[in-house]
Amino acid sequence: MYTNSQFAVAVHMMTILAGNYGQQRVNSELMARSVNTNPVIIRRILRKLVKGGLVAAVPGATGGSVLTRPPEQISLLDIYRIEGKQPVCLPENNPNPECLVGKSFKGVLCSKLSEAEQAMERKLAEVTIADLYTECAEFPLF
Amino acid sequence: MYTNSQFAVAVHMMTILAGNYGQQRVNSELMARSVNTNPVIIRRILRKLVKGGLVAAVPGATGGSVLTRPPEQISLLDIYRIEGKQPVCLPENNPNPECLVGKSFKGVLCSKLSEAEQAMERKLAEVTIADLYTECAEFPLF
DNA sequence: CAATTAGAAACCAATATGGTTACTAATTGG
DNA sequence: CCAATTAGTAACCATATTGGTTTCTAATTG
Repeated sequence: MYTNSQFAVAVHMMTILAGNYGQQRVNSELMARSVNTNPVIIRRILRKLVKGGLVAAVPGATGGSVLTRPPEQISLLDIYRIEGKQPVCLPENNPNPECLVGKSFKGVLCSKLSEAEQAMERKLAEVTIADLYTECAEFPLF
Repeated sequence: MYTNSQFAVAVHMMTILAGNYGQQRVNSELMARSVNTNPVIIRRILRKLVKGGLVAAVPGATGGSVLTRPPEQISLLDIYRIEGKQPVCLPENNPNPECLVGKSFKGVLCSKLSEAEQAMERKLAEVTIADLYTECAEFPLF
């Protein structure tokens, strides 16, 4: 229950919006039912997607959300940049500079880690939410 | 202060052990000074590294820790498998199966994410703690 | 004006993390 | 055997994050 699933929920929301692109607006209540959570949880994430420029949300009756551009032009990386967590963090305490390892460790590790993260991000950039929606619709399990 | 730096600390510890491989044992107090934290924090992580087979810890006077194999044969991935966090988690609540997206979403997203994670892990596998120690020693900042 | 919706604040429970203190058990050296 | 050292461990604390809920406001529609 406390496992930082915000990125996955954001992708789920975006996939639903992809399926409705060019059609009707989708409200937070409908997305909440699909994700199986509370509409407020959805709106919390929605806000960030709006601020990030991926979604436009319209309040009021007949309101709801739509993608700001075609789902073929939105990748998992776009969402990851908004809702993703860095897989690895450096400690807040600085290592001891009097130690041969400590004095340069942070910089050395950081460069290695960013290479690894970039490799992951390149993979995320290859997948669009149009792809995701298509696959979900093609293999609906039953 | 609460940023999940355990992987980074584990790598730091392993890099220190790499610098002492074949020489003396290293105790948790020394590693704590280099990382700039408490020896108990070090020992908590040490336990997992021991259980994971990367480190041997000897109690008692003159005790301390050593690597179980040469630092050239220990990669960041080996440490990541013990102390790393999954960069992305799926939500605990299952999506609504009555929704076209919800019913197959988890499986579809999961396969895309594991490709991305594998790309990151391949990069982590390329770096050994011998590399890290060498770089730290080569560029000690001052 | 009534209904609907996003936005938002306030609060809660569960969890994770870093930190600290204090103990036990094992090992070494005198 | 005894003292010193060290890993292993438990207990506890403060802080932060997360998912969840309730409740409100503001905007929009008809």
